Amino acid sequence: MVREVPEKVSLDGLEERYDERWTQDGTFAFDRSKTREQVFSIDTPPPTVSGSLHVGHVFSYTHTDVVARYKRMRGLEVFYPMGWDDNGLPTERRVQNYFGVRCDPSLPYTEGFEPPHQGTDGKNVKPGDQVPISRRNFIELCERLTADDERLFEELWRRLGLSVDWAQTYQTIDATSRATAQRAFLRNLARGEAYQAEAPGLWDVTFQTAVAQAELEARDYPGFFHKVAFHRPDGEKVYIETTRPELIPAAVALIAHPDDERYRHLFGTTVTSPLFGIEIPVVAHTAAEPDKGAGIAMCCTFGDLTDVQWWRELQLPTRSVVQRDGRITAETPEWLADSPGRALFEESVAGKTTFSARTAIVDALREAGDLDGEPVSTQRKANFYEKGDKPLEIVTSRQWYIRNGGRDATLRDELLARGKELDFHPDFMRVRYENWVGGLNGDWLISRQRFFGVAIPLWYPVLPSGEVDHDNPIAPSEAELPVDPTSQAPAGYTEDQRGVPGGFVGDADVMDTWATSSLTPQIVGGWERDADLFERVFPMDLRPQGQDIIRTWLFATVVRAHLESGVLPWKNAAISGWILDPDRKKMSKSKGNVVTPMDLLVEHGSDAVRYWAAAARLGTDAAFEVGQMKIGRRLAIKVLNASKFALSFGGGAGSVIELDGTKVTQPLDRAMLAGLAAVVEQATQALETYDHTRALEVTETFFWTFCDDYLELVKDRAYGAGADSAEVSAETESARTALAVALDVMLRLLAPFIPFATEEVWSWWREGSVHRAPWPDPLPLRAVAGDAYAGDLTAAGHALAALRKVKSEAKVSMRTPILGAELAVPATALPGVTTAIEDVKAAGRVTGELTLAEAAEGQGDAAVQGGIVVTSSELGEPEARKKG
RNA sequence: GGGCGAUUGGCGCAGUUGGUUAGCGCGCUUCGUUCACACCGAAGAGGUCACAGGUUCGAGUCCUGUAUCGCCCA
Repeated sequence: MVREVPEKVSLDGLEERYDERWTQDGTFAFDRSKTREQVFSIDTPPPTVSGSLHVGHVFSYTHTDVVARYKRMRGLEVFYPMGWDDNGLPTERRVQNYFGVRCDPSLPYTEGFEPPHQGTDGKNVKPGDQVPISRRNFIELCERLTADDERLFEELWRRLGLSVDWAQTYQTIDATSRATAQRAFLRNLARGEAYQAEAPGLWDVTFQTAVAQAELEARDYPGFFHKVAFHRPDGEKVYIETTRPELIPAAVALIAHPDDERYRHLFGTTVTSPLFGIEIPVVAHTAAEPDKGAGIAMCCTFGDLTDVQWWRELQLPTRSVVQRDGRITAETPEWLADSPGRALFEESVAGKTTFSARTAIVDALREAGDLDGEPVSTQRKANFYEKGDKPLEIVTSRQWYIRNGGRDATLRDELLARGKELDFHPDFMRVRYENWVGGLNGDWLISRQRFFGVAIPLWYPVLPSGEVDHDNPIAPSEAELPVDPTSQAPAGYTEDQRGVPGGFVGDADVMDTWATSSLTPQIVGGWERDADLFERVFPMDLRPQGQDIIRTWLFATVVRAHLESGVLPWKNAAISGWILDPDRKKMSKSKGNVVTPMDLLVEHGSDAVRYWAAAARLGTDAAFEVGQMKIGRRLAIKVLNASKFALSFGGGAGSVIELDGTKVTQPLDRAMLAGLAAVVEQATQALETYDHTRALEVTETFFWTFCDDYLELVKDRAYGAGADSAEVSAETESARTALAVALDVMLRLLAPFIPFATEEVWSWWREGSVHRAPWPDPLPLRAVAGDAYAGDLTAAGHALAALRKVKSEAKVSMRTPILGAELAVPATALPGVTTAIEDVKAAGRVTGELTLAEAAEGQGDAAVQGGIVVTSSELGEPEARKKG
């Protein structure tokens, strides 16, 4: 039954209208009565709320939504939640500036705290003016602030048409997430997978926190090679080249490659350091690079990660001089007590930044004659925290770690096996996982010396001596979670015992944000909170994400699920590519080439933007192409117009359309449906293998051919020339039914890609939402098509094109009648053109005879109208223009 | 330095296990049109598939090497 076909169709306003309707009807609400086999669960990436969404988000989230809508139409109950990542540094900074506060975990919680500011117009509040507050208060303010961001984000996602169940949302800092992260940590601890160690680690002096391997970024950093002499007992000089001469007081060995002939005679001997006269051994290690610098290196504690490796493997002593603030220690180290360089150290080095210390030491070296030549500038690679702008130092501290295979071959092999078990889309993305896991050089450091985040849920006893007993941490019971050890006392203690002998201290650190977000499947799935839900959705079906966080988010999630449940967290990982600007550069804020997504959706329409996104394959970088969006918009409008047309033949609103295949009797109509059946098969197969691009392409191509050829061919027959609505011929009925059947199928095929236009058309004549309609089945189409050959429609289309060409070349209107014509048709196309001859004549406005002959060998060009050639034709008078 | 991906008409992309004259869209040229669609329709021009070798009856497709670009890891 056709209810309503608008006089003038439009895409405008569809986004708001259908978002509202879908919400009202609960179209995407998750039905938790379904069993695991009936559910398709998606572990959505939670966007960082303190950042802003950009075009890349729109791009990749569309890929996921296409899958969600497809799976839903396949009859699966889709579990598609949305999360907000508000845990971590970006939010911490925003809260500081917005409210004018600063987190001090040593402070107690203040009930009903009101911050000094409510937004500071983007101006930073000076650290001195920030009001220090407890971590719990700080987290509360974060939750207050991010609520606004979440509203904006949700608005954008709704406009884009993400078929998320908005009743299922989470925040990575909410109580559930905190409890989940802490529970998982306590389980790791109980099983021995989490441990603490006092060890040298990468340290960001700006943020004052330890940094994990996964957060590193190697960047070029300018420096100078200094050629510095160490001294053998006989006075011979051994030159090394270093970019960090300020670490000479921390030197513990000189190291060369065991095969290096130049230094072989030195192994086993000692040298003394310049200026400080500390005696150190010369030893061999394969990590020394003979062709780098002098080929012999100074090992200090610690200049870089190779130093750490040497120190560990060669059991070298520890002589650290760099402190957590990035300055050289102010106290004179004991090994320099009797050093000739003691005065130099105390006067010019102690307490200085590494930069000033370097200047002082270089001057002294030059004066002492131990600097050969002048420093030579160089670009070296240095490790940076991805959010920092100073090279990382290596300092020794007590930190918590979770085992991830970085120091344990058995676990590494298990995790590599998990990688093989996971279906990556595209498959080659697996190597990124394998390279990363294979290249790990330590366990996962999860302690962060930050304030805003999920607390490490532990306390430590304070011994009668006043020392903290880190070896016997006090853990909360799982029922108490989430806890904040800096503002809550452990069971059996009271708050006044904090920090006093016989009492306790809380661990002041928080966990790495990945330690929480690696648990998103558990957080959304109700792990240990809602067992009924958990067993219906976990392990999940799909993790969509970007290629840049395979080493972090994807890997960490695999680690957690493996350790906790002994399973892979999901079956499939769909990896989206980057968005590049038209100059093939990665779009980024700093380059100023970012387009605001909301503006984009408003300007082009959501279906258009989705089309652009869906036209790019997974794992492939895509250009930001406005042209591509215009094509999408054109498709969406065409869907509206063609649908309106196809539904108009029966008489428009109020007419009844039966999707009764037995009424499709004409060969051309059945040929069209045969072609459509093949399209359904191809699109289905493509979507099953996460190839949404191909599904879109085959569907779109068919749709345009449908409009340009089929619709034109059957137009007259569908109108039912001459017959009134009461007596409709079988031929007319066949065309009308075929049009409706095809429309019904094509709308469903296109629904995942352009959900708004398809839903609009669906509303004109079908019941419910197209997004809950079953995915098309090729079998009934095949049954209707019978033995019809899809190529017959192609052949008829080519014949029509040949007739159009005559008019086009004569530069006359397409409505010009052809009084008579003769076509030479290749033998393969002859049956198709013959059966459809009446439709061809009508569409081509052939008023007289249209005779067909078999084309001779070599006649015609297959690339032009399928090889059909008009051998003779006579054009009539162009139809007179209607008088206006 | 190692790894992964890319290189096809001016631009953006397809090209499935090697099989005839390499497709699509945008743009371009010419023409048409108000009875689905000007956010339109029709017809047309435009490519030695980055380069060099090799395998094969046959290579855009497979192998080797080179170049350029992007990303990841040292």
